[in-house]
Amino acid sequence: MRTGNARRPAARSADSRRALIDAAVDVLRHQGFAAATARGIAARAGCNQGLVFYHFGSVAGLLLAALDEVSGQRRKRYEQALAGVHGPGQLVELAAQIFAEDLDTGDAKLLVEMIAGTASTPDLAAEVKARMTPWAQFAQAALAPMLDNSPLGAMVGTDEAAHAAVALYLGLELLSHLDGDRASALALFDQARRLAPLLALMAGAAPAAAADRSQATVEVGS
Amino acid sequence: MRTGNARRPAARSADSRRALIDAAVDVLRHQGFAAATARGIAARAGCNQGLVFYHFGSVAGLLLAALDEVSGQRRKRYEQALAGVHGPGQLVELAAQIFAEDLDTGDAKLLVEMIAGTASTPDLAAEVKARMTPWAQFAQAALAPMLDNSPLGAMVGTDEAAHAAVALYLGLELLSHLDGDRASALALFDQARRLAPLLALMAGAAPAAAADRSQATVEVGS
DNA sequence: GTCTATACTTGGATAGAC
DNA sequence: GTCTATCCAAGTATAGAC
Repeated sequence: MRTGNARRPAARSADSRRALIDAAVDVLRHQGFAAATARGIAARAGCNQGLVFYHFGSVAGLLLAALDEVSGQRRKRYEQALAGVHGPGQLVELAAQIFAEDLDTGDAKLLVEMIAGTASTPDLAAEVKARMTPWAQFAQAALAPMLDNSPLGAMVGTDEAAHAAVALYLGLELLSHLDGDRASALALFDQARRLAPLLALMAGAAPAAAADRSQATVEVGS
Repeated sequence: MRTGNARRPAARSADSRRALIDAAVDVLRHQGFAAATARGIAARAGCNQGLVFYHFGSVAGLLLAALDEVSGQRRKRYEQALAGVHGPGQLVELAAQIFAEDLDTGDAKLLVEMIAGTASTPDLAAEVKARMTPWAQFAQAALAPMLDNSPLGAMVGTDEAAHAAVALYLGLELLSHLDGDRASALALFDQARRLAPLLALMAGAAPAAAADRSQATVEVGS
């Protein structure tokens, strides 16, 4: 019935293109790259399989669109959150929160699956690689204030630290999903919380050192 | 020809079971999990596709056999190498060497692909997970001497440090293959080399501290 | 133990009606 | 823009000859 008009613009699937992207995100998160097929995704989107090729040209095209979708959302949120961070303590806090979120949503897993998938679909490699550089830049932006003009920064380069941070993040995601175990990774962030005051010291009397004092439970003496 | 006998035991393919395992290792390393099919692997092994099911029951069974193959080899070599390690400096040196080797052979990539593949083949999850615990134990054994009875160990737990080490290793592998770039990861190990003397200090006058002195280029003063 | 042959399923991709 | 129908390639798995 509705308006009596036979045409139902956006009746069941408002926008099949969007539905396909959402479904692809879902499948990559929960079934992984190897299960991300045109038929499977279309079925989850509630639309026809041919639309994958109409809208995206290929399955790979759809998968990249799905990656863009979640990467864009995340990066925006991350950068906003980073703006309010001062000092290692708050940075660790932010990292722990973000990691827990990504574990729940599976967004980081999607990225891991896409990276792993490039091995079997070489066309994807360049595209996925290009989509990684913003994350490296984000990690650099997050770590640079802690390292610049500090004795710590004299020992570890920002590039290297950022690269390690991204790698650690992906590796933790990989292990957490395999174990079905958030605890191991979260315990690591707890460790980092306890280390943050020490890092703040090594960062050379950072302005926000006082703010971290509430967590300063480190005893150097043994 | 030969002996005149018509039967040629082990004429072309000495042992097809072995050939299949080797081929599976190869495919996982270079084409990834999604491309690891019975037909593809058998073709590379130079034998028939049906033998996959005869010998291993399923593709997953063959893949696990391949994982066992490389994991067993690696763990043996790692443990031998670890026996000769004293102090953080030598440990970093060993880690760098091992990582470079795994990057060349692709053995760590095989592990990453299998972990990522569990998402699309749930049967694999438990099996792959079981095959990860030896690595966590190895990392613990490697790190424990550096942490026990030291101020450093008072701050970071062995379990957490080992978990982080394994995760970092897998993540670096993931990024290195994506970028086709060994340099970023190797630069990280160079950083670790420069930090090793500092860690040796924090580990509380380790016996091998003197051996690390040749690399002690750290300047704490800025 | 190895091969051929085959049954059956699933996946990528396109053509054409609506 | 969406669907049906279809083609063809590739996948798992099994049966049976040798």
